Parts: sequence; C-alpha cells; structure tokens
Amino acid sequence: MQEEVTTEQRILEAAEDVFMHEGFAGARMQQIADKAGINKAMLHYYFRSKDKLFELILQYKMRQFLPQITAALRDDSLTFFDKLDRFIMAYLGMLRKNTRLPLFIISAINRNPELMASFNLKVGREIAEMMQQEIKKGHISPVHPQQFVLTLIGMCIFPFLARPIFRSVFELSNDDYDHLIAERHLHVMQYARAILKTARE
Amino acid sequence: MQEEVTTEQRILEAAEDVFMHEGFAGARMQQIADKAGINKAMLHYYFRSKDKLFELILQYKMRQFLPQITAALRDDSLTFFDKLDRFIMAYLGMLRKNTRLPLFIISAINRNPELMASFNLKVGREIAEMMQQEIKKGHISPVHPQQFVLTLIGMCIFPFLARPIFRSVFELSNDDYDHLIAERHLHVMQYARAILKTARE
DNA sequence: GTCTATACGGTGATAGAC
DNA sequence: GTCTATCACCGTATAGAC
Repeated sequence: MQEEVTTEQRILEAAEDVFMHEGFAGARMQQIADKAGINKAMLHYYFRSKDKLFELILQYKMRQFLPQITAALRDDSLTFFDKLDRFIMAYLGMLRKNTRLPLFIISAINRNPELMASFNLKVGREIAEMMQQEIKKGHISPVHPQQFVLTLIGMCIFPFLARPIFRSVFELSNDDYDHLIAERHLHVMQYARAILKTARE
Repeated sequence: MQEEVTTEQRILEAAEDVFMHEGFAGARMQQIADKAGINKAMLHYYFRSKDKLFELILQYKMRQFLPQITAALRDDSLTFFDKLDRFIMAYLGMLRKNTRLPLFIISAINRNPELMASFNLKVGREIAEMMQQEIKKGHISPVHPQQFVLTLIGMCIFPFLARPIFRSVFELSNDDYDHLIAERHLHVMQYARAILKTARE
C-alpha cells in the first residue's frame, strides 16, 4: 500500500498522453520521459522498447472501455431496442471522455493489423447475433447485420474522427461542435430505429 | 509536349504513395527518394521541405476527388433522393479506388487543423441546404441537417477506416470484406431513405 | 532504481563539384 | 539538374557508476 505514485505508473500515464496525441510514429521517447519527470534511460529500464510501451498502452485503452460498453448488451431483462439505446448512450458517453481514442486505435490497427490478434472484440458479433434473432421473431426488418453494425458503430465514432473537418465545413466553434456531439445519441437512436423499423409497426 | 515523365512528377507520385501509406510522421524522405529513383538532395531541390511536399500531396488528393463527388449534386433535373443516390454511388466508388484516402486525410487534418483553411469543402453544406429546402417542402421528415450529413458521410467513409478491425471482429477474409464494401452503396441508400422518410409517404 | 554518458544509426536539410 | 559528401540534430537503446 504505497502512498506515492510509482515511477512505472507515471511513465504509463505520460506515454498514454503522448501516444494518444501524436500516434506511434509521431511520439518521441524524450517527450514521454519529460512528461513523466524522468530521463530516457528509465523508459527502457521499465519497458524494453518503444514498441512494447505502445502495445501496452493500446491494450490498456482497448480493455478499459470495453466492459462498460458490453454491459449494456448483457441485461436480458431489456428489449432489443432498449439494449440498443443503452449501448449507444454508453458508447457515446465513453467517447466523449476519450475523444482521441478512435483515431488512436484506428491508426494503430491500420499501421499493424496483427495487433488485433490479442483482442477479442465480440461486441460487434453480439449485436449482429441479437439482430438475427430479432429478425427471425419479426421484431425488426431484415437488415444485413454486418452492414448495420458497421453503420451503428460509425455513427458513434465518426463525429470524433471528423471533428476538425466538420467544424471547418459547417463553420462551427468548439462549443458548437461539443453541443452537436452532446446531442448525438438522440439522433443515432432515432436513425437506428428508422433503419430497423422500415415499413413496420 | 515532353515524352518522358518529369522528375518532379515522379517525386510527386512517390511522395503520394509513401505519405498515403505511412502518414506524415511515419514517412521517410529517403523512402520517397528511393521510390522516385533519385537521391534525397533532389527532393529538397524540387520541394523545399518535407512539410511543403506533404501539403502539396494533401491538396492534390483533396482536390482530385471533389469534382466527381459534387457533380452528382449539381444536376438540377434530378429529385433530391436521386441526387442523394448519385452522391452515394460516386462517393463510394471513389473511395473504393482510394481506400487509404480517408485515414490519410483525417490523420493529416487532426495533426494540423489549420490545413483545412486552404480548402473549401462546400459539399457538406450543400447537402444540408438542400435538406432544409426539402424539409420546408415536406418531402422529407425534419431531420437535423448537420447530424444527418455527419451520418451520411460516416456511413460511406467508416468502412474504409475500420477495415482491419471489422475484418477481425467478423472473421472476414479480404475478399469477404471487399464484397461487403462493394454492396455498401445499396445499404447506405436504403438507410438514408429510412432516416429521411420516417413515418411519411 | 536512478542517474550520466555515450553509442550508433537515421533524420531532414544544405553546400558545392560537375 | 544531378550528384556526393556532409551537416547538425534527434531517434532508440545500452553500459556502467552510484
């Protein structure tokens, strides 16, 4: 039960910050060392290389947000649409607290797709499987599950990727765009319903 | 009327290739020089610095695809929904020929938002304005234009950003995923219609 | 564990001969 | 225009004293 924050922890926090802002190629070990208040030698003492450190941060960030998101889908007392709403709320809420996460993860995986091997992102498959059941029951229209999941996740994530572009296109201030994002869940929920309930109910 | 390709052109093509694959921070001037069949000194002779060269490539790529896309919206003989369909077809068709473009541009603008200043991406605003007119006329339901445009563009772009992630999640081969993308326009058109025609017609 | 010092290669960029 | 040689600097990584 130590009172002070360990050096290892300070390094991890600094590395998270730098990697999230600069990406892997743009990040500098010197910058991480400075932010952690130590010298570069210590980085290599605690974490052998830049690659290892980056992989740790990536795994940490991926596993950090997954539980909150998937929890929404596991409550079997809820209807499919209620689960969907909870999922959208949880997802967008998490993203609003981690606005740089999407570009960080997408860049990392595109740079080195093998990194996906260590993750088991079943949340997408879970939604797709739920949809197939709901389609069988006739609760929703027969939408292509994978295409819909791609759309659903994209509706949540894309605003965080395209922020500077859309701010410029629509000439929005930072506050304006924050407001757009704060209301995003209402629109995503509505759009998802519209897609799934086409010519039904 | 020169018969041979100029050195400048060879450099630009090499730079485009390297920057598109590696991003700015990951790209190496040496790699560009090698690919162009010249040495590093020539790069600086033709284009003063890495920054200038990158900016040129970014501008070239942004301006290259815009005309094809916007053309779809300009044909006033078409109805709004037909324009939308053409836009989706043109956009997805262009992306299938430039699969790395989305991550390239999004990374570039997120790294340096000031770069947006040199572009006038009115296509988003044009769609939003068309929507407002259609809403007034009662042709579509009163959807928030900016939220919808964000969704529409995201539905087109996101599959190209999330390719390695979704391939892993759904355990798809490269061919499987290509097939998903080849059919994407049908689903996007259908989803857009569902959103815009909620409880109407 | 923490530091200083340093190795070694690669970086973008420039000078100057041809 | 094109090349070689070289610059000053920074990158990651390591060795060794304390």
